[in-house]
Amino acid sequence: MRRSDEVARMSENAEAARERVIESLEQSAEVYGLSRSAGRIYGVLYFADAPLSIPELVDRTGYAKSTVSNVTRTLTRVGLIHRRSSDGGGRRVRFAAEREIWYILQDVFQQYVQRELQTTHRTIRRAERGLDDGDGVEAERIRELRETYEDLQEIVELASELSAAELRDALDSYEG
Amino acid sequence: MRRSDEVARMSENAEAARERVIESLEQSAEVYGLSRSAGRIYGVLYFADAPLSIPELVDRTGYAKSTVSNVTRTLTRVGLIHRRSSDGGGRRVRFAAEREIWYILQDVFQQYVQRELQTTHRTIRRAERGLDDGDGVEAERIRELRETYEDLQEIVELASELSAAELRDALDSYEG
DNA sequence: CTGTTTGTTCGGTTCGAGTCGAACAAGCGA
DNA sequence: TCGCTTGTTCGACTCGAACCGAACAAACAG
Repeated sequence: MRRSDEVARMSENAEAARERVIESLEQSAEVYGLSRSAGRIYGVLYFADAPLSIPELVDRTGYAKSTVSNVTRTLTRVGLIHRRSSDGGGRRVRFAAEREIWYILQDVFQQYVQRELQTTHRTIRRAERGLDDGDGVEAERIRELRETYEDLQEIVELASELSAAELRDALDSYEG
Repeated sequence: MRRSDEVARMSENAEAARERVIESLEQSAEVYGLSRSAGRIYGVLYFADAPLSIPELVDRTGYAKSTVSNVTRTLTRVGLIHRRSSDGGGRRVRFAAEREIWYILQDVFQQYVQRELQTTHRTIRRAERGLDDGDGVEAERIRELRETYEDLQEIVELASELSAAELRDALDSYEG
């Protein structure tokens, strides 16, 4: 029994639709390097009418309190949810989902892909500098690889500065 | 002892550079959802002067024969390496690395991200159709999500038709 | 036909991520 | 002050992916 009785007011259809979408989000989460629990928790927050506390998330997801605590931390770090430092001032924390997914996906990209591209590029350059003149074949191979990574890096960098609409526009209007 | 004596002719610098780059590829592989062994095997093939057979890969990577067999299969399926069906006609198979990484990354994108986007989009649309008129809040949330996914899908679709240079160009020339 | 080499498949092991429950810390209200 | 609730941290467990070795299949050489 995953959902709490608080949300039982909604229609059967809405309930089913919501559950299906949340299951999709669970699966999407895995693609972006997050856990399934992260997908579900984000999904529950995405549909919630108001920010939710950890006990409420425990109630609505069925996960253990510790799991919810850890997952909300990583989701907050990534920026997919926000801590609404509770108005009452008390210890109770509430979380709300970020709905502008595009900017978050950009951030995830920055943190995962771009960071990876950067470190790889650095490593390749260092390796390249350590070569002698006689190392013809290796030098050529490594140079090719470096240039590819420089292209990739520039593409990601440029793309991360645009909104989804702008990016779509840029691609759409290119050469036609 | 990872490298075979066959390649001992190269200089210490080239050897070290090569090893560092291959380690980078190992790490990159994880980002793209592949195993570390896949990264190393691709790296060895990337630097190889000629296509290599499975025993040769076993020799140069230190992995078990079965591991090399499985990894080469998935790398072939993804398109990162090619089977050079041996000229001798015999059973011996040789593998060569695809060096145009860009097109392969596009394919990986197609297979991982775009496929995921498609199924999620389908699920969301199905959920949306199952809603009644009274399901106001859910309908709105799901609509937003669907539109975001449609944007993402179109972006990926457009980007997958361009080469790295074209993509870089398109982004670079947009609005300035 | 027999032995050898190459490649695949299968069962088992290892290792790390995800999850849980319990213990602990920190605040609030009686 | 003493409970009660909330949130975090820790050790243990589970499960799946990666990897290995052995057994098997297939092809060629002699």
